[in-house]
Amino acid sequence: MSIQIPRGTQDILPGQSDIWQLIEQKARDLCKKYQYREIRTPIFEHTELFTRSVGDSTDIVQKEMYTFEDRGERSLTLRPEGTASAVRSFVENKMFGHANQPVKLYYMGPMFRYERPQAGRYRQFVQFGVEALGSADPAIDAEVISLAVMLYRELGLKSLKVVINSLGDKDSRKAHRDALVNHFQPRIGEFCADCQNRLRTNPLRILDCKQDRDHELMETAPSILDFLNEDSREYFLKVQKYLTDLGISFEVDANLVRGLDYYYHTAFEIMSEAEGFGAITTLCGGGRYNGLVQEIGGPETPGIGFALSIERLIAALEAEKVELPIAQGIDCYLVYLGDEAKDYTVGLLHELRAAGFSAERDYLDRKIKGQFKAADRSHAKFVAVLGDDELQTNKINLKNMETGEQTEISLDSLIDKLKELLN
RNA sequence: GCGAUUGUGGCGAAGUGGUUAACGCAUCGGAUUGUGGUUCCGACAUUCGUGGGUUCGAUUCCCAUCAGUCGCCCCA
Repeated sequence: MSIQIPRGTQDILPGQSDIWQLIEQKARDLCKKYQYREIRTPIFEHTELFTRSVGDSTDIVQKEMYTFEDRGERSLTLRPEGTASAVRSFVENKMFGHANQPVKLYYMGPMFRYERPQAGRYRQFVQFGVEALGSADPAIDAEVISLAVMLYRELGLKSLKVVINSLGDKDSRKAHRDALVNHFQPRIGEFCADCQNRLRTNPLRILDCKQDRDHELMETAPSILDFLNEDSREYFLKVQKYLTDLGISFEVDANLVRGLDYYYHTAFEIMSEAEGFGAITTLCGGGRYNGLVQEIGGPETPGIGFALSIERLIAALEAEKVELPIAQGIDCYLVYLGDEAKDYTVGLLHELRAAGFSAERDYLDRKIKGQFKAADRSHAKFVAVLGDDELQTNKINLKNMETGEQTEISLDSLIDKLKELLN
């Protein structure tokens, strides 16, 4: 058996990569408009960065990290998400002191999580994410959400659902947490093993449990929204107002809990509601993480961001059968006949390319018929036929592959003629 | 980590315990020697994921293993 690709990874082949490039370009263009600038951080970091920021109790840290030791016995981890690295770099490079505040960053690249692959889940996947650091204005929460929504919309997705929630500030969260513990503690034995653990580690997550979702205590569980203090409540209402102003419809889901420990205030998800999308519908997740910068060793700095997976975005595009504007086809295919013409093709092909055309020729010694078939397959707009005969007389035959009409022109005028015809 | 399901040529896909493993697509060649997308003809798997077992004999039966797909947990 030959060597196979590692589990949960994928090759993006020509054809498919066109779609990726289109999406990546769209994301970059959008970031330019919104004034987020790219940051590129390493693919691996010290393990401690993730255990500290993502949180010890999370699934990511407990069972999904690709952790290894290097030759210097340092514990390193392939990044499972992008925020930690961005914040680390923000602190390390003292971006909190930069003139332009807030600092608005975006990143795009592979992330790694050790999981069983299934629809919409890979061990290596690509995330596009943004982070806005240094502002606690709810308007920037709305901006961040709007950026993600715009990317989906501009690419042609229609069946989207935006869900938001507020996890409150530290005080609100603490009060809610205590209320949750009091609520579930007496009857925690009736819940699944996971939830019994969650009571200690992160009681908020009990609300998110699918096994126990029908338990009567779920209905009556204290909602975070009832524990928001004045500031938190106002903040959340502002975010909602701004989203409405931006024409983004959303649902408030008090049970929306993000999987990472560092979120405060705004948490949101964008989901696909397309038919036949599979079990995993989350396209994008994000939220506010006031406190994270400090945790990583920087000054107290508010931040908000999101991450979305390109793989899932593509899956959503496929589910909605969105036609992407991917240009295919080359300008000119050069057909040769005879040895002299074949040799001449080398230089002529280069001239065409240097003049800005996409051009191709045969390299497999195909007969003229085969060359035409190849030209057809590559969706050539024009075929230039050069035989030894033409070469003698300094002519070349130019055929329009759509109309089938063919004219003989002088060899020297080929480039000008193509320029004229292709405009 | 758990569960279900699948694994035959470049792709899709039939098939049987026993001489030459259908078919479709793609590819290549040909149908008066320089012209495509249509049609016709021809070529194209010492081999049925891998390893082992049962058997006179296995692609077909059994076991293991690897991989894909889907689901659970959780997430992007």
